[in-house]
Amino acid sequence: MSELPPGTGGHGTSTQAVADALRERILEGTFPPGAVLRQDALAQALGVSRTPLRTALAELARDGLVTYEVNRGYAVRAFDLDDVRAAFEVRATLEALACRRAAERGLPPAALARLAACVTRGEAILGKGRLDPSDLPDYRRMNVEFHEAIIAAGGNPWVAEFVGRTRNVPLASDRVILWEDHGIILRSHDDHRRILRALADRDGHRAAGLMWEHVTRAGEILVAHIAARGQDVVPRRVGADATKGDAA
Amino acid sequence: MSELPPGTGGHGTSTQAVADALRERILEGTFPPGAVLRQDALAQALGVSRTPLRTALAELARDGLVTYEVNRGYAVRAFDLDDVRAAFEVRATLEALACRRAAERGLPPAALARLAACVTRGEAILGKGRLDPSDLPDYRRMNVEFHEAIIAAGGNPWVAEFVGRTRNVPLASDRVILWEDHGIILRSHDDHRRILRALADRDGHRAAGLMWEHVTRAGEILVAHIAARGQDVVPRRVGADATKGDAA
DNA sequence: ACGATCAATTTTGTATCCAATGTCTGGAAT
DNA sequence: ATTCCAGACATTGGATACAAAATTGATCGT
Repeated sequence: MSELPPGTGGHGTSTQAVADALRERILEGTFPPGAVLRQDALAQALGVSRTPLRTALAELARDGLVTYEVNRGYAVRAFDLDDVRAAFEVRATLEALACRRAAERGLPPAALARLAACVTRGEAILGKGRLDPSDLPDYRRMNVEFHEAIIAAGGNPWVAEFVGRTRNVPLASDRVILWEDHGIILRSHDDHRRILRALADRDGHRAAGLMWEHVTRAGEILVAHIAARGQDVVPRRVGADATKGDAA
Repeated sequence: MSELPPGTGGHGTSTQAVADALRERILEGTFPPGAVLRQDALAQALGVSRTPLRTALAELARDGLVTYEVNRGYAVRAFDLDDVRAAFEVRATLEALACRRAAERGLPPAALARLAACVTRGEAILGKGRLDPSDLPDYRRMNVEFHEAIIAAGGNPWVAEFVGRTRNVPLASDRVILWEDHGIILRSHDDHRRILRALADRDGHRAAGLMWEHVTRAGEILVAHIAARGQDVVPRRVGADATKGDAA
């Protein structure tokens, strides 16, 4: 079916393009959980040979998006609500850690300015009193940037990598809309504001606590949302923006 | 140079065997940090084709043990002391989390018995008043089992995986000997004893605190050890046991 | 009729081969 | 003498072809 877009990824190597395309499709839900990935068929569908496909599959297997059994091939991994809960637990813990460390070392002015800009951007979007659907991609970008900037400021590369991995869980992906209730999103944005202040004050304890609560609550809401819709619901894709792959 | 042992890995597929062999050699220090890994030469040395080697290299790259640049190949990643410090920081945080959760849910009797057995084994080894070098592999196995059992009891698969990853950092690997001072090891074992008690008492706060301190201190000692010997020191390999790969 | 065994087909894993890209060396021009 | 460019070499990335393993189906036996 769907061919591989011509200049996909732009990473130069087609292995990366294939990996990105597959990641996309899995996160998007095109490949349902448990689906076996036939190498020959997939390679033909993507317009490449089996060699890069195989490498890409190995990469996704390491990412935990697909499972692998020798001589039995690859299959899309199925995630359940417990996996999502666990992912958010780890994420809350690690982001809180990053927050604490960032606050303790003190953020460079440039980083503070970046965070402040994020908050301002969010204010502009939310100021309308309602979150316009067309603003949603922008808001999500801002949100991701805010979190990534803090993680980067935390200075622990492992945190960045592991948090990035938890974002690759299909159901827990950032691309899921859960911001329908304006009250929730307002509170979330207020969290950002307070986190920024705690960081500026170099109050590690407070910053960590706020971030932990912030992420934990987001997870709770997401889990409730998924549970309400039924287990087999697949997240809808929203924007056309690609995830930034490796967190800086 | 060194051929691939005949039935290596036993995983059936030679890709896994190659991956394990390379991982081993990198952690062992045979391939110094920064060394470029020529595919053709390596494949010939290991007695396999370039195809499985490339797959294995891709896997190691996702593991973070080697770096990769398109059209420029793979190279052994260089870790510095900051990486080790960061790894232990994450590990302490995550293992503390696992400890808290394990204590809160309450461990099944079987798990408690396993942990108690570990403590008893340690007592037997340490009872001699000195750590016999011949007992060291046993002690290390016990230590690994103790930590892994708790992580498993924590019930968060992500924690298990991420902690396992931090163990793949060459300098921070478990295989490094740092238990030369008997006082240190005695204290470490006492930590185990107290952690077990806190778990049995379902005191999550205490268990987490103990574990955090336990791991953090181990990291400090290791870092000091490495720093004292100079940056370019490569960890010596100790036993002949393979790391258990994926943590349960 | 049900089960087991065997064979054929499908699918994965590996090796070899070709193309594309990066690097290095040598020379020429400034 | 130094720097820049060009061509050859080496190394990586991808594709095709081949072998081994597994799953499926059918057939034979009980």
